[in-house]
Amino acid sequence: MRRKIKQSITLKDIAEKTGYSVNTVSRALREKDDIAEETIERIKKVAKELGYVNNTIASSLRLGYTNTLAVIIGDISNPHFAIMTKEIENHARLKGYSSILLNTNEDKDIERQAITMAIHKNVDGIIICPTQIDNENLEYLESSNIPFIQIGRRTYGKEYNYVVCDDEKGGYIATKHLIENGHKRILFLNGPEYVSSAKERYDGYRKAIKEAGLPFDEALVRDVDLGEDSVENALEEIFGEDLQFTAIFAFSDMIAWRVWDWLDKRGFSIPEDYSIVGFDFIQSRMRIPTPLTTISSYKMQMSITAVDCILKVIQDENEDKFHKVIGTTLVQGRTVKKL
Amino acid sequence: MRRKIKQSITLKDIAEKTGYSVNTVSRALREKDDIAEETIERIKKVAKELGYVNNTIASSLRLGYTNTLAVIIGDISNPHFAIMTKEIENHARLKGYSSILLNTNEDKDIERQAITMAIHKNVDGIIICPTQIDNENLEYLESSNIPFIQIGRRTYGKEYNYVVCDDEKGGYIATKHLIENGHKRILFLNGPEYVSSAKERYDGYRKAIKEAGLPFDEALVRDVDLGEDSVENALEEIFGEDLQFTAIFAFSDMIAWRVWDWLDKRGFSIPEDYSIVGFDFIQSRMRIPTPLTTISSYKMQMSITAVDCILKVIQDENEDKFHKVIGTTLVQGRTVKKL
DNA sequence: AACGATAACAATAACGTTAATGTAATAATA
DNA sequence: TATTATTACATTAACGTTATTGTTATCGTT
Repeated sequence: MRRKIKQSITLKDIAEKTGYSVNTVSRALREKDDIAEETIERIKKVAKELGYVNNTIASSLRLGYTNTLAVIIGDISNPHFAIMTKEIENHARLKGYSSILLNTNEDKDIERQAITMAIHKNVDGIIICPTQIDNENLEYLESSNIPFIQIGRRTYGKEYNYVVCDDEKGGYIATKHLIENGHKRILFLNGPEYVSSAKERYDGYRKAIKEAGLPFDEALVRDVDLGEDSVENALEEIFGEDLQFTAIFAFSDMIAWRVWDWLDKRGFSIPEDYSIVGFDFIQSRMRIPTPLTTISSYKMQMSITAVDCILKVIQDENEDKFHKVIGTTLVQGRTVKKL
Repeated sequence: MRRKIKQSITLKDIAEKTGYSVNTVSRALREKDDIAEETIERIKKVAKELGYVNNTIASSLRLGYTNTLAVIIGDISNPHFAIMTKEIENHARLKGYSSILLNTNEDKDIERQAITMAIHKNVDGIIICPTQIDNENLEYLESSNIPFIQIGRRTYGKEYNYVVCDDEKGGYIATKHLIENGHKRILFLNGPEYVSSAKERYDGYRKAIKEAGLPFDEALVRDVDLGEDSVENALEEIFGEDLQFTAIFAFSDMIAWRVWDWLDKRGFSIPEDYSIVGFDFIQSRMRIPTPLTTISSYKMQMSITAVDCILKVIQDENEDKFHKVIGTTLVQGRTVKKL
């Protein structure tokens, strides 16, 4: 037996108690203007006494919207997503929206399920950090006609709405910072190429290398899967190859930490033996000792922008495209050594 | 103008297309048994062709439940909560429930708002880590008749359902570990006393001190607010007092890291100058170098248990009380030095 | 006094679904 | 053959809300 919600107090109850019609009660509680002041007060008083709460399910059915957003991300246990999700939830709540959280584990099928769930739940809008194996899921989402905006990653081809950080610049300044510290051979442990942020950071990396007049060595660029522990495998492989490098630029802080941890376990010191630069600045909310040098994406600004944009699309039937790029900046930690 | 959800395809559309009644379509899609096999297949085929998705809003209104849980926690950007939330969302989704996320920022008023929102949204159940300044909000929640379970913290007095970790044991083994390493004066940076986990860990701390025959010094026990940066203030105060101690036991890893960071900035080394033990094992999902010695609460198990319990209450009208205590264990990092 | 305008409310229908009944045709039973 | 049971549907009502339309009574205007 499934327990039904005990529907506490309805408009009908208030109507019966006050002698007004259900409609009048409804309008009174929402302070519509063809209801007498006196009546409004009387009805509100009774509503309060009875402890009436509006049933948003019924309301949503009638009105056609739910005041709910879905937040579809890779993994909430990754601080990068956690911080953004927090800001999204906070900002959305202040605007009267609640947030349904859906993790994809960076898996395309789970992402599909998540989108389906969001559609089923009739959310008014979706903020999604797509897994981006391809555009199939976003096309499916588009076909549902629910407004959505990408955060942190973007598709090319079809230019769906997005809010991203300036990944290319991030890749560029990270690499440049290492170069300025005398590093000439920089291992780039990048995310998978089909993720836009990985592609863009790669562009930035190459740009900095080229600008400095350094030779570009493709062997120094490696992809690691997100959401798997392929970092360690990649490192095993790399260190088996006797590849020369003095610094490592990692796609994310999560990866950078794993690299650091792995090197640490092999007896290497950071930054004495290798310099490391990460990306995301996930320690912004965690006062971690021995901080990582990293690229900060302004997660709060990205999140707020994403919420504002999606609400604009929802509320204004605004057909504009939102393509926002938020800046990135270098945050110096202690993991880069001057050569 | 607010954009209405474009209600795509309804049962009515399928009914018109197939010539059956809306009810028959509804029953066919749910494979009820007084519908002919043939009819079921025909209707399903058309439903698929038209891209029908069940409108859970209408369904919820009729059925009286929403297949939705609310997760009310302090701060999703704290990895401790993030990990639990992820497991909750994952497990709930597998059981057909989606999760609404609500942060309280450890603030009683925001928590009240969050509860109100959950009630408004007609969630079927609530998993909450209460701020616990007092029981007011939980009493309010109780009055709504929505099933709920506490996670990580618990009230005394009224024994509402809860899933917690064994905080007393955690406090005990943390302290004991330090004592076994030769520490005799251990600063305990605890959470606020009104939080059950803080109280219990304190009990454990005292028990270990007493058992070891060490003198108990109340001056070594300090409270810090959660969600504020009172850690640094507390440290300023403590170090102004010339209090003697060789180790610090922190209420949480987040606090422990801040302590570590603070000490680091003053030129102290860990564990050479001070040993530190934290609580929560938030690095379980993050391969952070120089790991903290900490107490692991089994977050995954707690989360799954919480979901299972709340679903039992929801689905079985089970009137049993759920009072679950999940074990804790020591995780050795590198922040404790043998004296 | 006759008329329209306005104020304040009521009645109705609708959102899309599903449970509870109702019904017609066929099959099974006495 | 008359009666009952069964099959496969259709009809109706309901969940609680809200927009639309209706209905009075009162008021002001000419």
